[in-house]
Amino acid sequence: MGATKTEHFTDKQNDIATLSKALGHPARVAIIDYLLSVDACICGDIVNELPLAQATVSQHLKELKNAGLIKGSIEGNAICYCIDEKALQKMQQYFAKVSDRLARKKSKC
Amino acid sequence: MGATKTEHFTDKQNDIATLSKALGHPARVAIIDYLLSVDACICGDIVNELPLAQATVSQHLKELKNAGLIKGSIEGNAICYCIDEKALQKMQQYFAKVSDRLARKKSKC
DNA sequence: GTTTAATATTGCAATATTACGATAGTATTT
DNA sequence: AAATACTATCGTAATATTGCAATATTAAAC
Repeated sequence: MGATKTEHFTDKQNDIATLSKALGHPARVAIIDYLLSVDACICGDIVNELPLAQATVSQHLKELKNAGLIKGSIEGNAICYCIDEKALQKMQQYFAKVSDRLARKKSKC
Repeated sequence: MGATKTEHFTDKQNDIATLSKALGHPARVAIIDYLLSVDACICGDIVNELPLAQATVSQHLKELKNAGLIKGSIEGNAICYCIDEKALQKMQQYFAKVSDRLARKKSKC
């Protein structure tokens, strides 16, 4: 074996897992951080910001894009990446709900 | 190669990545969901809740514990698992901050 | 002390991820 | 059209993850 058994879990669980997995690498968290720090959708220079080879960064960007966390649009001979708010809102809402439920729990450990 | 280059990223980035990675599998999201749904720290029966073999569930629990998302305390001949609020609060705060920064961004795509 | 119940660990096979050099593609510039 | 700049993809090696059967561990119950 080795393949994840996604079919046994709910869509919501698979959804949160997919987004979490995409953020499960420091380089990808760093990319999100960088896209947040520049007040614009950035064309190019993400590669220069990260201590990784261009091919590796490209792969990380692809994963973030596949998970729906960022979008890229072609802008001349460069590509303009920016954060997809919807996905991050989904995460925010999930953890807000979790925190809320934790606060209501009577029996703590 | 193949090993993650954690040393090139900030502690905060590695921290969020570690927690995200731990939630990057539907079974582990399901475990968190289940621990939230029962208003108690559960001893046993997590295995029965999941469509996976006991050994596999045990492994997932170990990963959640290593990431600091859950804690387990021995309770007789069973083990009592419960959510570690601190880790989930950290995630909640991170995404709240991200959402806040997104809301302030002037230039959208 | 032996059985029983609940978890953990080990060992292994299948698959996925991470990283990078080399190369290809695409659009601008000259 | 050739050179340049930016990004994606391919190929490959190293490592990590997923899943489970089998086995170990641990503590209660008998």
